[in-house]
Amino acid sequence: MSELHRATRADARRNHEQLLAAANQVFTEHGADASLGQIAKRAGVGIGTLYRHFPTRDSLLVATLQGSLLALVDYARALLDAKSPGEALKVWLKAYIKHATTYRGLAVCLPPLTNSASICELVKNAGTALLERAQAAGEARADIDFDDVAVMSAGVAFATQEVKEAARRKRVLALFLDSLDLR
Amino acid sequence: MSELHRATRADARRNHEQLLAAANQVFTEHGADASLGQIAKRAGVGIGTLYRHFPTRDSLLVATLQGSLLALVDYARALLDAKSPGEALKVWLKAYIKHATTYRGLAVCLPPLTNSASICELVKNAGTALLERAQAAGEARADIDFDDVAVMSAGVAFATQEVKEAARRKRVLALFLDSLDLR
DNA sequence: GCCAGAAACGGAGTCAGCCTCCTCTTTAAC
DNA sequence: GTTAAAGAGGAGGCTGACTCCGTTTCTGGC
Repeated sequence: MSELHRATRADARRNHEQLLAAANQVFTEHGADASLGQIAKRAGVGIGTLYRHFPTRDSLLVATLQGSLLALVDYARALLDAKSPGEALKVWLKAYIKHATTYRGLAVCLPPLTNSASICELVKNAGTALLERAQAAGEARADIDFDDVAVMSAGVAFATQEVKEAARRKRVLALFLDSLDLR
Repeated sequence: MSELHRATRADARRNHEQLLAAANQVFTEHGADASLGQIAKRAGVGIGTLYRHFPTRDSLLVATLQGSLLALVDYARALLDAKSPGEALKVWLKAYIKHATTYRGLAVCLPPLTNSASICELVKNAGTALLERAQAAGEARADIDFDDVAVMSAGVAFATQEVKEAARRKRVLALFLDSLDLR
């Protein structure tokens, strides 16, 4: 009597891939609130199949972002060796905020998602390490934790996304970074 | 031949009032994305009537917020006489951000609305006056304009609204205010 | 190779909300 | 009282979320 589960079926794996690819395309074209039916269609799959693989929109979103989130974690690890801890944090936060605008409207979905997806825990840990290193070096404001920074970053990503003028976006971002007393 | 338009009908005025009252209730209970059908029902009015009075959700939102927005403008005018321009700006911005959380989810709707509603022009002018006064007194960072502040405020309002811990909300708000170099 | 049944598929169906359109009713003006 | 303009209202069309279940497709065991 085998307690082992069967291996995942080949068609299931294929559909999973196709759904991810289609979701990435459609989210990119139409934003994070794109129609799930359209994603299923693009993947050449029934809507029921989409829901079996990804029970919620958020789970599909997280799955499509998985790769870039891991890249963000790696980036943070690499930056732990940078000369200036303050500068390292600054650079990474810019990437972090940019990531939150991968799809139009993504920033609005992220906050709830941050608490549920386990991958986000990794990102949080990575960011915390960078922040604490900067704080230890006296290159970042000491009276805040990474959750504070994450909340503000979400706000900046959200507020910034609709702003047309690049100069203003830059200034607002700078405003935020300055508030951390970096360097 | 009268070029004059007829006076607004009494039933129309009544329905307008009832819609505003109902909208305020329902938005308060269910957030800024509440069902418009429910608002019409609460007002004892057909859905078509709601749409004649308020062609878009945003127009209804602005209408329900009209009073508090005007109050915000008055508050700013009053604060122009305060001793400390920096402190005045700070106090007003807190009220401004708080206003953006009048209904759950309001912060998400506000940015597009800010550019279309004429009442928001008044608020912007009021805020600009406070900011420039603080800048002239050397009590606020000089390299930004009110739009920058407004964008950041929208971000703070958005990011802050889902945060449970009051202490963190307070810290994030302080982070933002500090970035303006007030006082 | 073939077969049994587990796993997965798919889309019809249900529901909710948005918004429009058109007929019927109410009202102000005379 | 009459009239015509203004307004009311809800049926209906549309889109998208999500479920449910009959049908199809794999795969491991033989």
